[in-house]
Amino acid sequence: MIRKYDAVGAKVIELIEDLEPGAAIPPERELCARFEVSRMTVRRAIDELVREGHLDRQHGRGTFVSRPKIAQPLTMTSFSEDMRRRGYVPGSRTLSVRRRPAGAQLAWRLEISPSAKVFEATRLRLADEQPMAIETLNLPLEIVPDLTADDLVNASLYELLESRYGIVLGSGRQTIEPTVTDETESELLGVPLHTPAFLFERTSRQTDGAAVEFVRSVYRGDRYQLVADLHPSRSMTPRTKR
Amino acid sequence: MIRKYDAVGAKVIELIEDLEPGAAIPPERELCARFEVSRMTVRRAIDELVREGHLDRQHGRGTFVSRPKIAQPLTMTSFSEDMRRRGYVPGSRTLSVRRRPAGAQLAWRLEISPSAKVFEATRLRLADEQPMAIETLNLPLEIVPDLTADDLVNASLYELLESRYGIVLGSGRQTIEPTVTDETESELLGVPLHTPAFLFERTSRQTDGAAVEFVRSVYRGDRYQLVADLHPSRSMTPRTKR
DNA sequence: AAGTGGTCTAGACCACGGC
DNA sequence: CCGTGGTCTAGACCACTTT
Repeated sequence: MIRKYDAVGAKVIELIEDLEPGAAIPPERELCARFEVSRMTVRRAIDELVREGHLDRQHGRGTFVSRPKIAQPLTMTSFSEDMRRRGYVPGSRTLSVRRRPAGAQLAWRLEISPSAKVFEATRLRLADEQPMAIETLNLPLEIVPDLTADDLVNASLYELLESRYGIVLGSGRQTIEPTVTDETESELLGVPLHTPAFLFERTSRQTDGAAVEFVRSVYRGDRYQLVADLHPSRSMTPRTKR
Repeated sequence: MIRKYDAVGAKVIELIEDLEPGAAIPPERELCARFEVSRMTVRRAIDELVREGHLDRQHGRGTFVSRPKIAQPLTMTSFSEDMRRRGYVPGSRTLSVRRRPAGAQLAWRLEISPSAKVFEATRLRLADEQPMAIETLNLPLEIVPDLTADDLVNASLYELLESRYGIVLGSGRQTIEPTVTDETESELLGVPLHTPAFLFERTSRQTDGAAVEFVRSVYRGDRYQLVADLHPSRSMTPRTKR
C-alpha cells in the first residue's frame, strides 16, 4: 500500500532541499491543489516532517524550513547525519574488520546462535578530522554474507543494507550509560585516561522485528553532549482509589 | 480555547486508569458516540496517547493499555514519575534550601538580572530508599515568592506551581553529559570517588516562553541508564545536484 | 481584510485479525 | 464474515499574523 501522505511527504522533502533554512514552503492549500490531495493528507505529511525536525509551523504565518537544530538526538540517525546536524564534517577510519563466532553475549543481543558467525567492524569516528567516538558494529554474517571492509568506507551502511540486501530498518532500542575511557580508548580518542564518556549500545531491527545490528559506541564526553527538547507529558495523575 | 481532542484525551486517560495494562479500550467508533465527536477527533486524541506511551494500537485488533515501558526517558517528567515508571519507589531528602542572588551563570540560565533573587533547593533523590541522584533546583524568587522548604516535602513541585502560582510548564531543554562524581557527590550518593555519572541540566519554560526553573542533577551511572526506543527518521538523502 | 495554520465534521473505503 | 484500526475526502469554521 502506497500511502498518499508518504508520497506527499517525499515531494515536500524535495521542495525543502531546494530551499534555504528559514524559507517558507507553499501554503497547505496550495500543496493540496498541486498534489491533488485533501488538506488532511497534506497536514498529515507536514505533521511528520515537523516531528522529524525538517519544518517549523507558525500559526498564522506559514511553515518554514527548519534551521539546523542542535537537539533531536534520539531519533535513529547515522553518525554522519548526526554530525552534520551538529555542524561538523563527519569522517571515519576503520580500525579492524573481522568475521567471528558471535559468542554468548552478542548472540543474546542479536538473537542468533552463539556459534553463528558475525561481521564485526571497529571504526574511529571523526568530526572535523578530530576523533569523536569509537564504534563497534556487529551484524549476523548470514544476512550480510559478502560485506567487506571496503563497503564501509564510502557508502552509508544503512543505504547499503537497503540497496544490496533489501534490509530496511524499522525500529531500535538504545541504552546510554556514563563511563570513563580506558587506556585503549583514551589513546584512540586522544584524551586523558578516565575521561568521562558516553557508552551507547544499540540494537536495530528490521520491520519484521529481526535483529540486524548491534552497535557499541564510546563517545567523548568533552566534545559530545546530548540535547533534548522536552514537552510536557500528560500527567496520568495518581488519584485516590474510589 | 478548549480543544476537543484534549478533552477526549483526558476522558480516555480516565478510562485507562480503571483498566489493567493489556486491556482493550472501547473501539474508536464507540468513543465517537460516547463523547459525541467525530472519529478524526477521537483518533487525534488516541494518537497523542500512543505517542506518550499510554496506549498501543494493533491494526485489526484494537487499542490496548500499554504495559509499563522501560524506555521513554526524554519526555518532561518529574523524578518521581520517572522512578515509578522504572519500578522504584521514589523518595527525597532535602539537603539545603536558601534564597540568594542569582549571580552571573544562573542569571543567564533563567534570563533574569544577576542581582535578582532565586529560590535554591538541593535534594538527595532516592529510589527504593537508596540514593539515586542529587538535584539542585533554582527558581526566580519573583515568581515563587512564598515557596518554602516544607512545600517540597509532600507535593510535586510542578503541581504546586500550577495550583498555587498558576504556572504551567510548556517546554524545556535538557542537556546530558557524562561526568564523574566528586568527593561530596560520592559521599552523598554512597559510591566510590570518580564513579561515572550523568549530569543533567534542564531549563523549563512557561507556555509563554518565560524561564521558570533551572535544574542541575547528578545521577549515579551504576544505577541509572537511559533507554530510548528509536524510530527511523526520513533520510533526507543527499542527491547529486541537477 | 486577507491569508495562514489549527480544529472539526460526517462521511467513505481499505487493510488486517479473528471467528 | 464482521469488527477493528488506517487512510482519505471536501468541506466548514476558528485563531493568529500581517497588511
